Amino acid sequence: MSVLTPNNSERAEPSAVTIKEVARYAGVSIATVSRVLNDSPSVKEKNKTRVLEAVRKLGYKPNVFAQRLAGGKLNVVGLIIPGYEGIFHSFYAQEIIKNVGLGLETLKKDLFLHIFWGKDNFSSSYVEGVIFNDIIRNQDQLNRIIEEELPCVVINKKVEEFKVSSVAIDNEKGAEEATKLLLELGHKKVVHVAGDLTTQCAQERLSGFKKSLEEAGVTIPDYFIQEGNFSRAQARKAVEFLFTQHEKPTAIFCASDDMAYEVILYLLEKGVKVPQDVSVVGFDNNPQYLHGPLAITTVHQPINEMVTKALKILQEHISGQTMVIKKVLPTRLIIGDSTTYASKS
Amino acid sequence: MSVLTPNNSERAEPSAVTIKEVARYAGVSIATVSRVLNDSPSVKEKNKTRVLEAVRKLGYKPNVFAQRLAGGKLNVVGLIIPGYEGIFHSFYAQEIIKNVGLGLETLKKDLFLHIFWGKDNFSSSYVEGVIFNDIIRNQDQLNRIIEEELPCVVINKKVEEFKVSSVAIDNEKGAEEATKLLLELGHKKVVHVAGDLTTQCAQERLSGFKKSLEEAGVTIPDYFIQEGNFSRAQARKAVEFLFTQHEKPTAIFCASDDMAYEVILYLLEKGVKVPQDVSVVGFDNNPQYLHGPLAITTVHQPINEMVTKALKILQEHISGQTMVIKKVLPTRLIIGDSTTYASKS
DNA sequence: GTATTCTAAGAAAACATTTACCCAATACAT
DNA sequence: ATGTATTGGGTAAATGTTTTCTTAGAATAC
Repeated sequence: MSVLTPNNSERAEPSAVTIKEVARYAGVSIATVSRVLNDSPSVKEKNKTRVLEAVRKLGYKPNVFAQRLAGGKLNVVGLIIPGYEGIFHSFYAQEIIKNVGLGLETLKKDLFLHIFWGKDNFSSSYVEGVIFNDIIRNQDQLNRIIEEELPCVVINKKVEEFKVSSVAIDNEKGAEEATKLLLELGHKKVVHVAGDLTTQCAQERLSGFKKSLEEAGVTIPDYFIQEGNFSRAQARKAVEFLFTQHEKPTAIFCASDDMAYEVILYLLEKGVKVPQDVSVVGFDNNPQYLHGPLAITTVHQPINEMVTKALKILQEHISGQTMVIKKVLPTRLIIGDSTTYASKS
Repeated sequence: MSVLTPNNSERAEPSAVTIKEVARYAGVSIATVSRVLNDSPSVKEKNKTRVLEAVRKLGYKPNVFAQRLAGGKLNVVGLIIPGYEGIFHSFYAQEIIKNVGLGLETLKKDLFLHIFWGKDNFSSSYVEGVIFNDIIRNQDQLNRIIEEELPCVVINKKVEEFKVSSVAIDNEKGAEEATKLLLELGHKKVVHVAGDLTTQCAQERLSGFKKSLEEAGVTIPDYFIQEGNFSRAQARKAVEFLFTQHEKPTAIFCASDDMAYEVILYLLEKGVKVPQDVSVVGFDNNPQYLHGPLAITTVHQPINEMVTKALKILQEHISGQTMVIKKVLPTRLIIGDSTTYASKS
C-alpha cells in the first residue's frame, strides 16, 4: 500500500522513542514493558522476549528523568573533590578518580565527578549518593550534604564529629613506621618534607613523624620540618635550603614519592650519594617510580581497597541501611634501595 | 489553636518541598511560581516578591527531573576525557578540566565530568551538550554523540571528517616554530622527544618538527626521534639512550615541559651544561617550571582561550544555532634561558 | 459443574514541573 | 458608556515512567 500516510508526523523534532511505542510494537501495555525492564517477576516468557525484541529493534532508551520522577532509581554516584592547585600532580587524587570510575563501571552506575574550584554549587539532585574526598577546607559542603540526608561516604578522612560513614587510610601510622625505620637504621638527623598542610593526610603524616621522634627521644631543629606542599618544585626548594644550613640531615622522609624523587634527584645532582650519604623515604608507593634511578623506600596506601570499601558502604546506605560505619585501613612499609644504615660519622 | 492536626502527614519520608507548597504559601498558582522562577516577563512585582519570599522561607529547590521532563532546560554540560594512563600527569588535561570547570561555574551550569577507563557507557541523557576532548582512540563515542544530535564541541582536535564544531590549537605550527628557533641558532643535530604518539597533539608536534627540518634541508638519524610518551621517566630513558650513542645532539625539542625539565635535570646530572652545551625547548608553558633551575624555552598553548571559545560555541549550539564552526588558535613561542647558539665545534 | 484461588497484564494514578490556552480585570479609545 | 486591547494569572494538559489497583482468565478444589 503505497499511500502517503500523514499519520501523526506533526512533530518536527527527532524525539526519542518512548515506552509507549515499545508497548505498541510489542503488542502489550506500557506496564508490561516497564515490568520487563525492571525485571520484575511474573511476566510470561513470551511477552518478555517480545518486549526485549521491540526494545532492541526500536533502540529504546528509558528517559532517566521520567524514570526518576516516577520514583525509579537513579544510578548516578557523585564524587566530590576540591580543585586545589596541584591536585592533578597528586598521585592520590589520580588514583581516587580512577578507582571510583572503574568501581562504578562494574556497578553499571554513572559517575558525576565534581571538582570544584571556587565557591561550590554542587547539585545533589543528580546523584543517589556521594563519595566525598578528604577535604579540610570544605566542611560546609559536607554539612550541607549531611543535612540533605544524601547517602554519603567520606574517604581519606577520619570524621569523628558527624554521623557519616568514612573509610580512611592510617596516614599517621604509616608515617610513624617510615620514621621508625629511619631511626632504627641509626639516623638521628631526620628531616620531614611535608605535604600541603591544609590537607588532613599531610597533617597526619607530619604528626606520625613527630610521634616517632618523640617516642625515640630524638629532637631535631625546627627547620628540619619543611613544607613541601606536595609539589616537586617546593620539595626542591626545601632541600636546597636544608643543605645551605650548618647542620645537615642524614635521612629525609617525604610525604609523597613525587617529592622524594625530586629530593633524590637534587642530591644526586649535588654529588650526595643515596642512600650511602643520605637515606630517603617517600609515601604513596607510586608505580611511576618503580623504574626510576633507584627504587624508593615508601609507604603503600591501599587506595583500591579504600574505594572498594567506600562504594560498598555507599550502596548499603543507598538501599536504606543507615548504620554509620567507620573504617581505617592500614598502610604497608615497602623497603626499597633509597635507605640504609646511618654512616658512623 | 492547639489542635493536633493530622492534616496530610501520611508520608513518612522527609520529602522535599514542592512548587505546590510554595504556591499555597505565597497565595498564587503554581503557574505563577514557575513563571517567577523562570523569570518570564509579565508577572506583577508584588507577586514576584511574595513568591521569592516563599521560596526562601520554605527552602524550595526545583526538582530537576520534573523540570526536565516538562520541557525545561537542563544546565549540565558534559566534559568527556579518556582515562589513559598518565592523564593526570598531563599539564594539558589538568588545564582543560580546570578551565572548563571555571567556565561553567560562571555560566551557572553544572559539569558532568566523564573520564572513562574501559568500555564507555556515558549517559548523554544528563547533559544538554558536550565538550569532547581530543581523542584519537575514541572515534566511536564521538560518532555516537553526533548520531544522537547532542550539541557538541570537540577541543584540541582538528576534526575534518565530521559535521562537528571544533576548537584546536595549532600544535604543528608551534612545533615548527620551536624547531626553527633551534635551527636558526645554528643547531644541526636536533632531537625530538615526542609525546604519546597515540594522541593527536603529539603527532602534530612531531610532524611540525619534521617539517621544519625538511624545509631547512637538515637530516637527522632515525634515533634522533624518541618516544617520550609525555612521561618524565620515559623522557629520561630516551635521553639516557641518546647519550650512549656515538652522535650526540646539541639541541633537544621535547613535546612537553615536563619532559624538557626531566631532560635538563638529566643533563645537569651528567655535567652537560644547559644551554651552553645543549639547548632544550619544551612545550606547554607550564607555570610549574617558571621557577625551576632555569626558565625553559617553550611554546605557549592558549588553553584558556580554547576552552572559552568552545563553551561559547557550545552554548550557541544548545540554543539552536547549528552552523558548524572550526577554529584553530595559534601558539606563541616563549624564549627562556634553556636555548642559545650552537657552539662552533 | 460451580466456587475459590492464583496469575498475568491492563488501566490509571502519581511524580513535579512547564506552558498553551483561556478568562477576568483593567486600561484605553471611541 | 460601550467596545476593544492589553495585561496578569489561573486551569489543565502534557511530559515518560513506575506502581497500585483491578480484572479477566486459568487453574485448582470441592
